Amino acid sequence: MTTVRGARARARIEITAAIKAEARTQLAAEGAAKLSLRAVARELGMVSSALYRYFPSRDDLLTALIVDAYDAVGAAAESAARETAGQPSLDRWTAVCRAVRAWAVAHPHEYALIYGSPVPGYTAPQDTNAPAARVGLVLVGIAREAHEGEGVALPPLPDALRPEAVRITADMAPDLPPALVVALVAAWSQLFGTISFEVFGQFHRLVEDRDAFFATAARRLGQDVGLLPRG
Amino acid sequence: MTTVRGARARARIEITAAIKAEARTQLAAEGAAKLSLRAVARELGMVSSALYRYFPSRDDLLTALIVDAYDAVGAAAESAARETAGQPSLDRWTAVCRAVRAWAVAHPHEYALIYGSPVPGYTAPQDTNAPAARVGLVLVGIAREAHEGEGVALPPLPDALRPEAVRITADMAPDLPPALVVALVAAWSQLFGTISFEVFGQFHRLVEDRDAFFATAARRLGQDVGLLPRG
DNA sequence: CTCATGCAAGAGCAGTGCTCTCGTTTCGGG
DNA sequence: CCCGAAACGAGAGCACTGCTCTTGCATGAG
Repeated sequence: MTTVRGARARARIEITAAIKAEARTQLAAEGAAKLSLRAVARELGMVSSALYRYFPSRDDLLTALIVDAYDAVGAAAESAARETAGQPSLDRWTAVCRAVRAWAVAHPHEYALIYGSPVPGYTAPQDTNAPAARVGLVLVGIAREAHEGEGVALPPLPDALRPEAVRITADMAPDLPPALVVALVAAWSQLFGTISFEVFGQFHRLVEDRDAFFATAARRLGQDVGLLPRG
Repeated sequence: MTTVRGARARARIEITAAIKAEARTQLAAEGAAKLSLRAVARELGMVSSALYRYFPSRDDLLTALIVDAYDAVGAAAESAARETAGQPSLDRWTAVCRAVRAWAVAHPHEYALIYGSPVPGYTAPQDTNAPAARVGLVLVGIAREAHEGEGVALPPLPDALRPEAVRITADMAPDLPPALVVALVAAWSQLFGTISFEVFGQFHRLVEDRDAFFATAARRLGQDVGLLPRG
């Protein structure tokens, strides 16, 4: 526990927060590639070298933004799960998917930062691992609830995939059947495929009513996992 | 048709090709963000300003690489479709998916260029539209063959999505049922979700046997479209 | 053969990430 | 309370980047 020892320490966390805030502003406005340390410092009325007292490099600043972005989308997913407690699992699943998509559409550059191409020569520090897992954990939770309650329609698991499925299951959710866990991981990645295509412009001039399109796509993904309609 | 009028014109297309080749080398080595016009020129033994005679800007060079990447992955998909002609549609579907994934894994930075986060302030020129559609067209072709031959198990189409589905179908494949086309677009985006998660490192320490995992994921996507197993 | 055009070279501008030094301010242990 | 250590802001500077402009040379078309 690092307590705030004095005015200096307080100033440090305030300035750190201000730097992140300004960086996030520039990120939202121009994207990660155009995020400039010097511009952030300029906007904050300090000189660029002073900023290195708070973030050792531009990549470290970006990493901080990545962690925050993972936390934000994770919080959105958890909030959607909380608000739909008690509803049928398939409805909860689609609600969480829609919450993630809504966050992505509202924060395209932050979304690109975490689910787009890795920016700085692909160095994913350990700090990002836990926040990155939050959305996945929410989906696992919904599947678990369905499995323990209404039941799930387990998709077939090919023999070639069984060893891998057992391994993933042991790592991730030992209380769930491997077939379910594998379907979950696949649906998880596929969910972000549809969101990425929308955010990155691949649906341009092809899909117009994206709310409706995404809603049925997400629901179908939930059924792929084994969640039952008309719970 | 611009014929090669002389030694000068020939030199021009040769140098243009050399620039693209060197740029692709740097792209594969370091990624799009680190691709430097000056470094390309340096490696080619010319001065940086000379390079602007061939590409008006760095973005134009990137656009050329994007078009080439779309063409390469499209060619891989078409080749897989050609080699599996006559086989059951679901097998052809998975073969095409695996070909696309294999290309992506072999060329991660080029993949990131076209299916990762779009570069800042960059709006895809018209030149990229046609090449970008090639993979999709291959998948449409397989679905069409199944629809006209073995038949497809049409997924249900919610009323809320029907107008949009009809619109997309008119634009894309007027001879196919809207429910099939919508499922196709969804599966198309979801396919690239799984590939992106693998290429961008989201499966790190989670999925190990990626061949097996992807094979069943791709097959399940094919079934979502309505392709029938044991054709 | 002549002359407009294509081209390479170089200098230069504005911007970047990052390092180093140099005074100054703050804080904590003796 | 006080003094040394640590943290800090400012500035200069390095090695880059994309891009523009001018200059002089070689090529190829009329």
